[in-house]
Amino acid sequence: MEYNFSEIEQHWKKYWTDNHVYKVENPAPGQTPKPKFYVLDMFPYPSGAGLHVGHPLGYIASDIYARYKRLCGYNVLHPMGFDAFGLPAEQYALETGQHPAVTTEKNIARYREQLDNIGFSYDWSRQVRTSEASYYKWTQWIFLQLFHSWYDRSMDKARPIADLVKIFELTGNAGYPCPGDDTCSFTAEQWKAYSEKDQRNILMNYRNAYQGYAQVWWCEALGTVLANDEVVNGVSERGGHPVERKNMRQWFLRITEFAERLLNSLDNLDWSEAMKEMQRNWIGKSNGAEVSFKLAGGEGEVLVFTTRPDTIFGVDFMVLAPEHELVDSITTADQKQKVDEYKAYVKSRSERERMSEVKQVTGAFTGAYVLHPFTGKKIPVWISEYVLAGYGTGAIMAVPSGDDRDHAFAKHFDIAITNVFGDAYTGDKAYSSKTGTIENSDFLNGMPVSSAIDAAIAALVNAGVGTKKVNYRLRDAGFSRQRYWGEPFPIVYKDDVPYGTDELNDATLSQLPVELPMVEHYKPGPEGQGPLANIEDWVSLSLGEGRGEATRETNTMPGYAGSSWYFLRYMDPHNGTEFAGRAATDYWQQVDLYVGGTEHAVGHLLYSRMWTKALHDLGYISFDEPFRKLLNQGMIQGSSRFVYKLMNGGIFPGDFDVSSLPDIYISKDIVDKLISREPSVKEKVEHFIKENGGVYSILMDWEKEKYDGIPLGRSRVDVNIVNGLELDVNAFKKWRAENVNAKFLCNEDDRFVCEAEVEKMSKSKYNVVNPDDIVKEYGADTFRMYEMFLGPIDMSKPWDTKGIEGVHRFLKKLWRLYADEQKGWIVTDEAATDAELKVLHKTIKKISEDMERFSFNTSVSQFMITVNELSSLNCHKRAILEPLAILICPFAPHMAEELWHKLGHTDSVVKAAYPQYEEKYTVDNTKNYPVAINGKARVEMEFALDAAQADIEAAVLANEAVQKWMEGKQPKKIIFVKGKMINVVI
RNA sequence: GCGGGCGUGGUGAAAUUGGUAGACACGCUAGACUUAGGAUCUAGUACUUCGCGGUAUGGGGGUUCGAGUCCCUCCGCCCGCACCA
Repeated sequence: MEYNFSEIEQHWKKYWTDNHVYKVENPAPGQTPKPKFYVLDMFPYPSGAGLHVGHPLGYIASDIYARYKRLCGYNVLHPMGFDAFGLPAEQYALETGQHPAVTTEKNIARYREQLDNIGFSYDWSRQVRTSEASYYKWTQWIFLQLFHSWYDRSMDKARPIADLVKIFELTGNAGYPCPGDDTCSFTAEQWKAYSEKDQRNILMNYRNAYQGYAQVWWCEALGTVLANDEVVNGVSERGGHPVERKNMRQWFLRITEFAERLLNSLDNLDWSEAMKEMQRNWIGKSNGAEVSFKLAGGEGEVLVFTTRPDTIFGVDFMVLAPEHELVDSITTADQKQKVDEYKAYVKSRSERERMSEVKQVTGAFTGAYVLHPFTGKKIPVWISEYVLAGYGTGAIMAVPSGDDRDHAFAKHFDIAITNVFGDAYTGDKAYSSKTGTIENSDFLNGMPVSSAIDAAIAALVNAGVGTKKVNYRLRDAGFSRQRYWGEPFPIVYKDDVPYGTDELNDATLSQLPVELPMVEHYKPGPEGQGPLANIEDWVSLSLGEGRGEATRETNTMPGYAGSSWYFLRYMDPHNGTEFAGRAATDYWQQVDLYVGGTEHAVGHLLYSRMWTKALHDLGYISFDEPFRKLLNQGMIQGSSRFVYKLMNGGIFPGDFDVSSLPDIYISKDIVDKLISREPSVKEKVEHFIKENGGVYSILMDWEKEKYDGIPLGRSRVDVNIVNGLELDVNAFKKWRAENVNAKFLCNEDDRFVCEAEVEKMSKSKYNVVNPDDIVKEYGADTFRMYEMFLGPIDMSKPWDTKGIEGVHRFLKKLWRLYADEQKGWIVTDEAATDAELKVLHKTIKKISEDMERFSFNTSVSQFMITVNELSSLNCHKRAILEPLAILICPFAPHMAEELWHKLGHTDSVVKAAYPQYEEKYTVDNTKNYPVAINGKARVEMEFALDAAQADIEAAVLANEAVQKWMEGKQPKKIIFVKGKMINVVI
């Protein structure tokens, strides 16, 4: 009875599906529920390329953990779905005319097939797809909740906009500053006197989902707005057309109002420090002051934000962002040309360029001056691209003695530097440390930085020219896309004022979802609008008798809309009246374990945190953080293979017909010897070339050539036709038509060796390994265990198919504990010995511990050790092998199920109970102590664990080997750590 | 430039709390069984040395009876980013 994995896996796959083994039930009303556990994977975007072996890494880890928790008695929610809206499907549609719904469906089917091959325990009846109307209905509904709410800073929570209207009617907006317009101020009477349109314009500046203006990349030639990704080197990726910045009305989520809360509640999350740090940096809280500098000889002021108000006496110039609104009005006539030229130059530069050329100092002088608030000194105003319009006030006070970039700028443009740090500033480098005292600064002289900051702010406030200010890097999230394949907004415009469809009081029009209409083509609408703008009879609607006309919003929502709340839908996926029933969300609560890559560190993970907080504040769910524990899996990199080929170019007389020469490939190990100029190899190569009709003289002069003078080329070869490093020569000949007549110079063992290099796994690098192929050859159980065995789950590591043999051998060896090739089933009911029980219970202990710390690679090692030990004990006893089958189930579910049924059970092993270890079998009575002399381990001595220290010390000193190392000296000290080691210090 | 992470055999790695560095595998080398081996089994495999031993966790320094692990410093690699005032 052999381990026939493909038969076993086919059989149980069908059994699990037919019997709905992985179906998860919500507790019935009134029922005392089992404890719950929610294990979630970041759902994939179903791309056309399908899965490669790197994708399932996290899915396998989460599946193992979910199965483990299930065996431990939890009701485990472990769902999967698809993030199905997105740009690639639309681009594909533009090229081929196929509807994104069709290609998406096709891709999902392919993904599903691949996932099913690996034996995941997903409850597919809970599958969600973000592009389905029954799902995006609720994405639209949540958008409306954000639209109809605002952030109450005093209560620190989102509240319905109706509450705000009541406040305005009673007291105006005093005490409720407007986040979208800080100059906005009105009384209750004024509010009531405003027109509906004016009122709604004011409310828009409070809403959590609001309209504003933002710059987008506009491509005139394509007639469309482009994503950052689609702009490469300042031109469009498609077609290479010029692009420019264009201001457009857009939807935003007011995530900045949640900034402080998003920052603070990170402390309570079980996420890696790296992940939390990334979010903290993205939110980017900084404390400082806003300072106003009056323009010299004119009206107006320049407002700056600074974290170092203590250095205010060191200000030597001001810098505005080139896009700053004041630039045009303050620039003097004689500087206008230079400023305009500089602005044009900045406009031509992409974000990437501006980032990668940090060291380059550029800028222009506006000709304008401001006055120092304390000294009245005239300070010149410059513009430069290193100041960003989007951060702070878009202007800085430059202190070259204390800031590196300001210092470089001053040196470059020859601006005199005021030193406010005394001897700490040397003149050739800014002193940016926050230690030391402030000098040359009037009333701040001699103060350490922190008190100088407070004193400076106090003085600024006192003089009425500054305020203490907290600034965040975080910007509101753009929520509009001028695209087709996304959720339509449940928004209509009346008289250019946006209304939620639920405000229309119309049985039909108020109904969600606003379905994505079919379109004939995916070309953009007029003036940068999305394709939906082309469908006139969809866009315009009549509101009925006497209520006029309206038009629909033609933007769609961005990719992260659907993924911001999908974890809630899994809890109650078929609910037709709510996004998820309260009973369901109260039961399942937060995701207990969320597994996914770090690429979502600041996008998806921040947005879904905000949505969860908003839904919580508005009373829809009872928790305000979505993901309690986050586990980031590392990337599986590709291991590319390269072959060396003799190049036939450039060395021949002009009339030589190069195409008559054979294609000669040379094994990597021979190439190495060639490069190190081994004479025997030179002969061998020349001989081979001659024999195959080549011209060997090309190698004759190598003594004069450098390494790169050897005419060798390196080209990629598909990793799937290489076994380890050995090229399958016949497969290579078939791989590409031009390879048919290739000649191979192999090594002494008649092997052709390739070179390997670790790179990102991608089609263009020919290093993609498809999980289907691995599963076919070794089985899903081997594949699952091997992915875990590769290393710690959170580390990046290269894929190497060769190593899978070891894990496959292990599973076969495990199988042989239960079944013999000749004798068949060999499990006996004999009582287990103490030695066997010890192996079992130590294994249970180790695996359980590893599981809790997600150390799956060491679990696999432990299983290997266990099987090795049981094999040498010749153990075929049910008392040992039955619990072992349960232990292995999370890792190798198919084999576990087969063994479980062969052991006589009729129900699935999934429903078994996880074995518990007994302490008495896991503790040893004695310990082989390493005995060290001066910290160097010299001998091993065995002692009972409960032996008295004095007895042990005496025995150690009496030991012959110890005495030899002590060389007759007296011990100064003996360190004894119970259960660990003994160290004799002499 | 800023932020985060990582450096251990030929390779993937282990060492969970400062306590025998290299578990478990891959690969490699022998051997057994076999018609055969991409099956199975046995032994060996960090470097160095005939051996006793010595040397090794990117380099240098420190704390400690004891450091892969803690501290300082330098070097290298990877990832993220919005030059963040």
